[in-house]
Amino acid sequence: MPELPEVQILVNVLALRLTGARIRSTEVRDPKIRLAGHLAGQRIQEVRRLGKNIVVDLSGGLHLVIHLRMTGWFEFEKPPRYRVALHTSRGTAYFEDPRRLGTMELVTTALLEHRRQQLGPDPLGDDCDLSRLRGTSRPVKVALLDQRLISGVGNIYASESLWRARINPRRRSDRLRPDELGRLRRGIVASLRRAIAYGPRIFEVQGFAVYGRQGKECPRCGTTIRRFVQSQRSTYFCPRCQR
DNA sequence: AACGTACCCTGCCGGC
DNA sequence: TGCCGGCAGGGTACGT
Repeated sequence: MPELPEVQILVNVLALRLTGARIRSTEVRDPKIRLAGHLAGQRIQEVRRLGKNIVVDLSGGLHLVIHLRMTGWFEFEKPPRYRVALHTSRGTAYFEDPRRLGTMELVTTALLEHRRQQLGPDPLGDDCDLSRLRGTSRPVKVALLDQRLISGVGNIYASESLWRARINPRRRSDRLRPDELGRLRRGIVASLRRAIAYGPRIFEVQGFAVYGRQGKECPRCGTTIRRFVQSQRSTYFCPRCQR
C-alpha cells in the first residue's frame, strides 16, 4: 500500500523497534532477493525514509535499502508467507510481499548517494520545491508520479493533491501558473500530512476525496467524480472543481 | 532528452 | 461453484 505516508508510518515503527538492535541472522525465503554479504553481527544505527525507499543504516557502513513497491510490508508477528526475516536482538521483522515486486538490497554509501541524487525533492522536506514540474510538458498528474521531479507522491496522493489544489490532472505541467503551483504545493503537503496523521485507517471509508470514488459525489461541490486513465494508471477528479 | 508502452508478479473482485 | 478478464497504491526496460 505504499506511498510516502505509508512508508513513513512503517519507517516510524521500524525505527522504534529496531534502532540499536544487532542482526543475528537473515532468512531469505525468496530467491529473487539476494543479500550478498554478511549482515549478522551488524548493528542497526538508523531507519529512515528516502522517497518511497526504506533505508536501514548498518554499523559496517553498508545500507539495507527496501522498496515496498505495491504490496510490500513489514510484520513483527510471523505471517504465513514472507520473503525475508531479519532476526535481531530486539525481535524479528518479516518482509511480506505477496506480489513479490518489492526489492531489498545491500548497497554502499556511494551507491545510495547516487540513488539519492536521482530523486526529486521530498515534499515534506524544508521547502517542498515543485520547480522541476516546470521542466516537462507531460500532464501534471503524470509528472507528479515521476520520482525524479518530486519524490514520494504516488497514484493516490497525486489525484488527492490535485483535487485540493483545484487543478485539472490533464493540464500541462510546464504551463501551471505560479499561483497554481503554490496551491499544488499546499495540496500535496496537506494530503500527505493528513494521511500520516490518519494512519493505515485512511484506506477505510471517508479516507479520500476523489481516489477510488468515481460515480460518487465530490465532497466540495457534489458533482459526480470521474475516473480516466493516464499512463496506464487511474486518475480521479472532479470535473467542476478541477477545470 | 523525453515520451509512451510492455512488463514484472500475485491476489482479489465482479460477471458470466 | 469455477473460470476469466480487469484491476491494483510500484518502478524499469525498451521502443520511438
